[in-house]
Amino acid sequence: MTSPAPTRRRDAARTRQLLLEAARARFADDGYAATTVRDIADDAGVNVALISRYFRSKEGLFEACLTTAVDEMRRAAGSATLAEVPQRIAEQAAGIDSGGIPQRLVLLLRSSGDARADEIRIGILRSYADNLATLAGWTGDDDDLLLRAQIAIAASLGIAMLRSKTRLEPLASAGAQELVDPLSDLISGLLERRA
Amino acid sequence: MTSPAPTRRRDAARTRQLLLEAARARFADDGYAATTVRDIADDAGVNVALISRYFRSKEGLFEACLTTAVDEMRRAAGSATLAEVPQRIAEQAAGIDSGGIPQRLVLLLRSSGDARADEIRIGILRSYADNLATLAGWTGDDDDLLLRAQIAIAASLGIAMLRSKTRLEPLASAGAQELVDPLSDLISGLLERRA
DNA sequence: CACTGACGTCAACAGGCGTTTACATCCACC
DNA sequence: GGTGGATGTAAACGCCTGTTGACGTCAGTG
Repeated sequence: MTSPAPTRRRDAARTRQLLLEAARARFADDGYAATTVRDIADDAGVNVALISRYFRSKEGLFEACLTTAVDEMRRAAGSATLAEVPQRIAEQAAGIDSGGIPQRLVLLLRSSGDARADEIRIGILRSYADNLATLAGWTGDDDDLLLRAQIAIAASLGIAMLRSKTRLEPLASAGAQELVDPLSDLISGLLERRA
Repeated sequence: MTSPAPTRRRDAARTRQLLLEAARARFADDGYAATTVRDIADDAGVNVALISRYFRSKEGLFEACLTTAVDEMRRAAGSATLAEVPQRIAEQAAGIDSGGIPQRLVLLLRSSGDARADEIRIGILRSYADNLATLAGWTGDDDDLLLRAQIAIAASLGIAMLRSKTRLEPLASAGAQELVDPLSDLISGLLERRA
């Protein structure tokens, strides 16, 4: 049993990961500007200076949070049929994975003022909307359908935002179970072409 | 011609108003934490110290922005039928009043960390959702319908947010005209009871 | 075992923040 | 027409921010 190093006292990769997780939570909950590097370092249980060492700057750390969140979202996306979409959105918005997934969604709406972060953000949004529009039968020449898909994405983000930032009941405490039916009606009302 | 004072060199009410408008724009665009009192004062063309004088603090100024925005929204609300709701939402989200209305919507999602501001925010959200649910036939005993109304509100806020914070086309540039049809389908899909 | 590079700590810095204080200036009223 | 309160100004304060540099300390290698 020469396991490589389950918990080394000094482990750069682990420290990086701890910082990333703490930062994602803080950025998603409080926003970029309201979050201090000392908050993040304390949450992660590491020294403040290591943020600059591993991520160059606070902005670099935010960008790293955004790109890893986007990567994970892309990986988790997979293909689906239009009928399955509401279930997916409900799961993500409800945060069936405790704490992880809705954080990524809310993070998408957080702005650091950095231009590159904005590009990352808008890139994933566009790709999600294009995907959804394609599932609804979009062939690239129907701007109205794309608009409708983007509205559906906006609705999902709005739900995630409201759930994480307010205690508006029953929305704030609704589980994926209770969200999927309304979301199905929302999506189908928005995207199913009536002949 | 002893007109009272069209433009006095010193006018507390006018200064207060200038500060409120500048602050609302900044808070909505950049968020509470990222906005500095010097930014606001410069935009308004007044001295920084006057913020403390007229609003006690930056937080007091934010709260004042929120309450006046809420007042204006309540005044503009009026009664409507369920069929008219999409048009109203489309106008607000599109910002038919250039710059004014969507600012108020986005402001609702901005957080200052102040508890009282949170209460104001959630109060107006709840009242909007209750209103919408009532229009859809809510009698107070159907939590699912209220949930659906809250989802509709969340969707509206998500659209306003995405429009003001990203350049996701065609959504970002869509006018009220182009938004009203999709919104009608969204609302009716979500709220119209199928027997 | 000594050494070297990676990893972590500490303290300080320069700048920006919100706020306050002391002081000018204006305007309405007696 | 002076006087006092209202309005605006300027500078400074103390605090907190992100970042950095110099300094310990650990772990793997020869």
